[in-house]
Amino acid sequence: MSTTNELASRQVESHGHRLTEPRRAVLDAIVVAGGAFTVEELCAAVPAVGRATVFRTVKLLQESGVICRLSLDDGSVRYQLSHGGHHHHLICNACGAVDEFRDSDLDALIDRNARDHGFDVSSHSIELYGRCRDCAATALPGETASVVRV
Amino acid sequence: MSTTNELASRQVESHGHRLTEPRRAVLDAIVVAGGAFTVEELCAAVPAVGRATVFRTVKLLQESGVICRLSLDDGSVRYQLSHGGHHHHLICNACGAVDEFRDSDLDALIDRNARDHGFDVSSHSIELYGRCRDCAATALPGETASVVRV
DNA sequence: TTATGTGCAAAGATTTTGCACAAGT
DNA sequence: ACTTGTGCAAAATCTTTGCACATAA
Repeated sequence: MSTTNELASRQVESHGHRLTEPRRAVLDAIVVAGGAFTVEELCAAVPAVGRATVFRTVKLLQESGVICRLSLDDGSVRYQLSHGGHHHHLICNACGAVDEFRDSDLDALIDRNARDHGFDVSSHSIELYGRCRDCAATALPGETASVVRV
Repeated sequence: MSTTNELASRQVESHGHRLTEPRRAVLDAIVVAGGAFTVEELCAAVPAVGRATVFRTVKLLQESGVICRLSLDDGSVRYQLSHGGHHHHLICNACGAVDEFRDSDLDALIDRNARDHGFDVSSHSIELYGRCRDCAATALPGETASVVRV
């Protein structure tokens, strides 16, 4: 935890922001959360820090690349500690767990599609929704992993 | 326009929903909008229809697959007429235009990644952000299309 | 006729802002 | 010191809900 925290702290400072007490507290709460969280949950976890500051800190951390925004299946928004650079998400609809993955072939294919459309891509986001390994294991025997496109 | 509208209407009815006057009005406004829109814009376009009904209709159309939700780069939400089945989006940050594309290789690669992680995918969403063909053409000569990952 | 849908206004939920005060460097 | 950040409470958004009335099939 302290390692993650130090990394994040440095990242905040390198973006020209002060490392204040409230920000440390929010950062700690995020690390403790251990997974995806809402601003609401953060506020509850750090009651000493004002609501507005939590929102401001979340935005700041997002811009510093410390956390990333998750768009859930149902349209709700959550955030999560970013475990590195460019990546995509595997979001479990059952337990809420969020895993990351990266695949340069996938990224290359994305770029090709963009090029084919004369589109100048600056970024992209990919989110997979379904059930994580653990939740899939809990599935009934007959329930084969089927792919239903939306 | 009438064609699009009839298709959508049928789609609404096939989902067991009545085709009411307010719903027709909202549908018309969506077709007239011609691109991505917000609920707010719809409300303004169809002042005769109550705000709540516009929200309810948008949700209904979304569930019927008539329109799809777009998560913009900045986190804001827009909707757009869906031009068919499974597809992905090319969202222009400059003019707001939204194009669609589909690529089965891409989808296959997505599925492979999921499998590699023991993840049971039920759906996925891919959004590319950048500049559309037209806006890219407006770019300054020196500005080569560079790919900056987020 | 009768299940569905609608409008309105109020309630919720979520996020931002203004401003006086506090704190980091 | 002096810039940057914070707390609070109010405001601005955005979305949903309760309920009496209207309407499509």
